[in-house]
Amino acid sequence: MSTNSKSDDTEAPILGASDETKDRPKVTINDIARMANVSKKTVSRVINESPLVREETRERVKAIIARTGFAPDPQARALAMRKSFLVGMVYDNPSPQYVVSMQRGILDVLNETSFQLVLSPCERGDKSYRQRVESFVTQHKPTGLILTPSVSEDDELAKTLRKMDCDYVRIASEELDEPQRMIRSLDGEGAAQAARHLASLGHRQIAHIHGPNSFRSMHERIDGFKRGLEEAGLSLDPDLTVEGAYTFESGVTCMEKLLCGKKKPTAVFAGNDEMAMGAYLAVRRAGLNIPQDISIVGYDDTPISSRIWPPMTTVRHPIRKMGEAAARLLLRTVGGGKTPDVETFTPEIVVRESTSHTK
Amino acid sequence: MSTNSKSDDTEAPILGASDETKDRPKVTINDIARMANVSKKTVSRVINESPLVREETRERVKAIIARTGFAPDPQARALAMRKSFLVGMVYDNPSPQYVVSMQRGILDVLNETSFQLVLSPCERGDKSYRQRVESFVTQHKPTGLILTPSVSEDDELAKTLRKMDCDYVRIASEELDEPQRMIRSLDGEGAAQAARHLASLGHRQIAHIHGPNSFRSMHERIDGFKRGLEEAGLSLDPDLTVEGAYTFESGVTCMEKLLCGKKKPTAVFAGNDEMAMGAYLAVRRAGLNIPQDISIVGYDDTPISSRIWPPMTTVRHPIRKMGEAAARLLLRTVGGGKTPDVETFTPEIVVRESTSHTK
DNA sequence: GGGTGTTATGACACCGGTTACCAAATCAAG
DNA sequence: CTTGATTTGGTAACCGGTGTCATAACACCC
Repeated sequence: MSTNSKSDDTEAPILGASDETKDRPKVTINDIARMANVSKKTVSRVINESPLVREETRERVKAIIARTGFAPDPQARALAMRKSFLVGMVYDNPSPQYVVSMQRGILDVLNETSFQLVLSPCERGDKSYRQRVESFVTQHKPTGLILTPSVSEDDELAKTLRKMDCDYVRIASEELDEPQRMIRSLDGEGAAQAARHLASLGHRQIAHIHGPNSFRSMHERIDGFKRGLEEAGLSLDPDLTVEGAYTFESGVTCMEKLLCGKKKPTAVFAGNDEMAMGAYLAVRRAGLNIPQDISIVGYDDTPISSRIWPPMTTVRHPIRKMGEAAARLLLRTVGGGKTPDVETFTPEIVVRESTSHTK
Repeated sequence: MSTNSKSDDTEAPILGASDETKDRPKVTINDIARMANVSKKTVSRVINESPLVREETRERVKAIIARTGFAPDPQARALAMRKSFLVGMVYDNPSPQYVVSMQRGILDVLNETSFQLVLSPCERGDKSYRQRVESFVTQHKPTGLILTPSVSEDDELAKTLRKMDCDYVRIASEELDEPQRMIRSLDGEGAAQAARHLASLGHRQIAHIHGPNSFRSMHERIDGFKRGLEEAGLSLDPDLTVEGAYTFESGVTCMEKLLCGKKKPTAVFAGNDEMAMGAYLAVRRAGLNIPQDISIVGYDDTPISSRIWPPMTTVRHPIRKMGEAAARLLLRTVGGGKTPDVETFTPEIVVRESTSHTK
C-alpha cells in the first residue's frame, strides 16, 4: 500500500500560516527542509540543480520553495561558496552614452538572475586601476568581470585576472593575446562602410581624424577605412590623416588643422562622434556649411549625433546588445558550459544629413 | 594559570610563512587574533572601532592588521550583521550624462570605503520598479539606497523603504512628505537666474518649455522662472508656455508650436538641455538663427550643450558633487550620526552664445 | 582590604548556506 | 540470500565574521 510518506499532522499550522504579508519572517533553508521532510542538504541540492535528487523529491521541494517564496540568502551562499553573486563592470570609456547603454544591456540579463552589477570606473591613462580591480576581486570575490574598451585591451590586467582565477569577458574590437571569452565589434567593417559611403558620393579628398595610437580599436578602424577606400580605387592620404584623442576638443583642433592644410578635404571621417562634433564646431567657426562645403561622418551613433544640426551620418554599433551578450557569455562561462567563446557584432552605417554629393 | 586555550605548536610555520606574494593564503580574523594573542572578538572590536578596547591592545592589533594586509571578508560580515556592504542607486533619469555623473560622484566617496555600488535602473512610467527595489532590499540587504529624480519623488516607495527599515537618501528638488535625508538642488533659483538673464538682455516675449506635470521638480522650476520674470517687471505668458516631456522630440514639437503661434517669442527657456536641443533643431529647420532671431536657454549643462553650435547658455547643477554628498550623507546616516539631514546646492547659469540682446 | 562599579576581554553560539564524509536504501549480480 | 556497486539522504564541520553574556582586570571609595 501507499506508504503515506508524509504525515504532516503537526506541520499543518505552519503551512496554513499565511497570516502576515508585511514583515516576512525570513524563510530559511531549514524551514523548507522541515516542511519538505528532508534535510537542508537536499534542499541545497535542489537549489543548485544537482542531479542527485530523486525526481519526486525535487518536485516536492520545489513546490514548497515556490509556495513560500523562499530565496536563498546571497550573503550566506557567498560565504560558503567563496564567490559572491556580483558581476563587476570595469570601464574607462569617457562617453556617458556608451557606458549607460552597456550597463543597461548587462542589467537586462542580470536582472533575470540574482546577480547584481557593481561598477568600477577607471580614469584613462591612470594605471592604478589595476590595483583597484585586483583588490576588488580578492575582497568581494565577484562571479566575474566584464571589461570594456579600453581597459579590455589591457592584456596585463587580463593575465592577472587569470592568475587570480577570476572569470571575465572582454568587449574588444581586436584580437588580443587571448582571443577568448570576448564580444567583438567589427570596427574595421564599420569604417569600411564609411569609406564606401563617402566614395559613392563622389568624394576624392577624404580626410580621417583617428583615435589615439594607444587604442587598439583605432588600428582596426583605420585599416578598415583604408580598405574601404581602396575598394573604390582611392587611398588614404597621409596629409589628410590626423590623430585625435577621442575627445571633443581634439576634434576641434584636428579639424582646424585640416582646414588650414594645403589639401582641402571635401569629406571627413572621424573616429568617433565626439570628435565629429568637434569637427562640426570647427567647420562652423570657419564659416563653412555642412554638408555643402564639407561632409562629415562620425562613429558610434551616440544620441547626440541625431540631435545636432544637421543630423550626423555615423556608424552604429549595438552597444546595449553587446552588453547583453557579454553578460550572457559570462553567466555561461561560470556555469562551466563550453560555448562559442567569441560573439561578433557588425556595425552599420546610419546615413543622415551631414553627408552629400560633391558639388 | 592561563588555560593556554590553543596550543599552536603545530601552527608555528603558518606564522613564519611570508613566502609567496602571489596567491595570498587569505588571512582571516583568526590569524590576526592568534598573532596578537587576543580573541577574535577583540579583533572584531578593533575593526569596528569599538571604544571598548584598551589603547595598547588596539595599537598592537592594528599594527598586525596593517602588516598582514588583512581585510575582513565582506560576505562574512554581511551574513553576521544581516547587512551587506552594498549601496543601491535607483534611478530613472533618461539623461546618460546625469546618470554617469551621479554614479561617479557616489563612487568617488564609496571607493574610499569597502562599500560597492549596485545599480537599479527603472523605466519611467512603469511602476513595477517598486517591487524590484523591494525584493532587492529584502534579498541583498543593502546598507542603503540612493534615489534620484524622479523615483526619488515617489513617496510611496519611500514609505515602503521606511517600513522595511532600509536607509536611503533622496536627491530631490522639492519638499517631499518626509523632508529628511535628502540632497536638494534649488531648481527654482536656477530657473530664476535664467529669467533674470533673459530679461537683462532686453527680452520681453519670453517663452517657456517646461517638463511634464508629473515631475515635482518641474513645478519648482516653473515657479522660480515666474519669480525671476516678475522681479524684472515681466510675467509668464500662458500663451508662451508649453509642456514638454523632457525629451528631445518633445523639444522639437514644442518649439514648432511656439514658432507657429501668433505671439512670437524672442527667447525661450527650456526645462532641460534635451528639450533645448530639440528647440535648436526646430529653429534651424524654420530657417532662423540662434541667437540672432531667437535666444535659447537650457537647463542641466550637459556636455552636449557646450559642444553644439552655438554653444548653449544653460543652468548648471553640480551633479557629481551632489552624488558625493548623497553618498556621504548615507554613510553618516548608517553610522548612526545625527547630522544636518538636508544638504542644499545652488545651480548657476552658464552664459554662452545662444543668448544675445534683442535687436 | 573588601566591596563596587566600570572597562576590557574572552567563550561560545549563531548568521544561512555549502562541502566532506558517511549511512541507508536500492538494485544487480553471484 | 549475501555481496558489492550505485543512488539518495543525513550529519557535522565549516565559511569568516558578529552578538550575547560571563568574567577578569582595574580603577575608585569608604
